[in-house]
Amino acid sequence: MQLEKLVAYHKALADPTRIRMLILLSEGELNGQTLAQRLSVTPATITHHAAKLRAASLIRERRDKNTIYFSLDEYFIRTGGAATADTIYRRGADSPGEADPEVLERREKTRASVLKSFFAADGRLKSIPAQLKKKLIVLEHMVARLEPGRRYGEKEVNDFLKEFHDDYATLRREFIMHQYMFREHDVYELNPPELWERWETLK
Amino acid sequence: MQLEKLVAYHKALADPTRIRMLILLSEGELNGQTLAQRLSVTPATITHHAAKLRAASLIRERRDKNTIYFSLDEYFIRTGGAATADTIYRRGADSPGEADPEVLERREKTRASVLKSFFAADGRLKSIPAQLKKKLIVLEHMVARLEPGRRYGEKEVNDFLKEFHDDYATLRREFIMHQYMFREHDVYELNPPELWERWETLK
DNA sequence: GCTCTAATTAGATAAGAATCGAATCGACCG
DNA sequence: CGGTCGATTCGATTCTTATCTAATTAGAGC
Repeated sequence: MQLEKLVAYHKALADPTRIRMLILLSEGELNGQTLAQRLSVTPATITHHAAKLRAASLIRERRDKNTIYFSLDEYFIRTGGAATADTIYRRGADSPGEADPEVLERREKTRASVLKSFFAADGRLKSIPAQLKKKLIVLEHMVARLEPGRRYGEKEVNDFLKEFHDDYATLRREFIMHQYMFREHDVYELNPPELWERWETLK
Repeated sequence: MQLEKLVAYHKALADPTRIRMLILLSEGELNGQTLAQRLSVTPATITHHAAKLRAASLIRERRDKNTIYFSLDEYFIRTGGAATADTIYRRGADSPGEADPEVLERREKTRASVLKSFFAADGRLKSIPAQLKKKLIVLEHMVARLEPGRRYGEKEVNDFLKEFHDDYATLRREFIMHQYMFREHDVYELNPPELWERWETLK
């Protein structure tokens, strides 16, 4: 259910230690011991918090020999929905004038031109973009036609997608993979925008 | 401190009852008794949650005789930073095609034209817009030049604002009032974008 | 002033969550 | 193999928080 996801997400960010952990990680990956030291807690506590952050897909882990390095999840970094990520990210790696209106304007132009080149006049998708950024623009354009909160059967989703492109199976997979929708017992539903992958906010 | 605000904000949204409360309120104002009944909790519980939501500036209250009507805080509804608001709002009052690229494009055009008409070629502000929407665009444009996380003295803030307009005192007050910055012992700091007042996401 | 209704406060309970120390696991290295 | 180091698990402790019931406050209307 959506409610639980939303709550779980906010719970993950509702603890000062975890937020500080994310802030530290925004400057680069760190292992457990280092995190423990920097945050003045024991390694056990780090494990505890890492589990919660992992459950909310906020961090990733990489193992090198005996050491586990934590880093921000790339989705999380890119997610425009969660302004938190933005805040944290900006505080770490200083981005000079990210919210600049010119940047926004340029961004919007890109968006328009991508839509224009991938969609035909009749609204159908000419092809599925290979490049991630472009693909996300295209997916988000389509997902905007779906109703938040409504539950869709598999056939409904397929029919909806067929209007855009014959390869509806690929599109459906992309929707799930990039977190625009989720499936539960063959019922599909939109995710809250917080979970959408957005390339635009950060770079 | 920023950290605490961020945590408090997420804590407020980290409870299913509170989220459901917000969803109910997105359809219109309700009094305590009604909320209690709809959520199957006692009025005392509603009071408890209302206090938390109020502390996070997520709801407002209006008193009519003996009855207190709760409603979503208009800032909250408009806040682009909190995609949550967006989610909740959309689920309640169905807005047809809000994320439509055309809407975004039009929005960006508005923004550009407001900036063009209120800022002179030398970058100074010609006048402070009276209309809320325009004022927010202008404020956000200026605030983008400040560094997140950095602490500014009062004089620093004044000097910064003087570059835009002689009436720096008004500008400073607007910054605080619209939650772009906060002050603590004469030290000013940027708020996380979540708290910024944004008109753009919803209408 | 009395009574009704809505909201709040206070106090109690119970569930949840953060943290620690100690024990354990797992992989590396000499 | 045995030691070491980093991470995890476990159990105990303490703090927080959601919820209730019962008592109290605050108005409104009679």
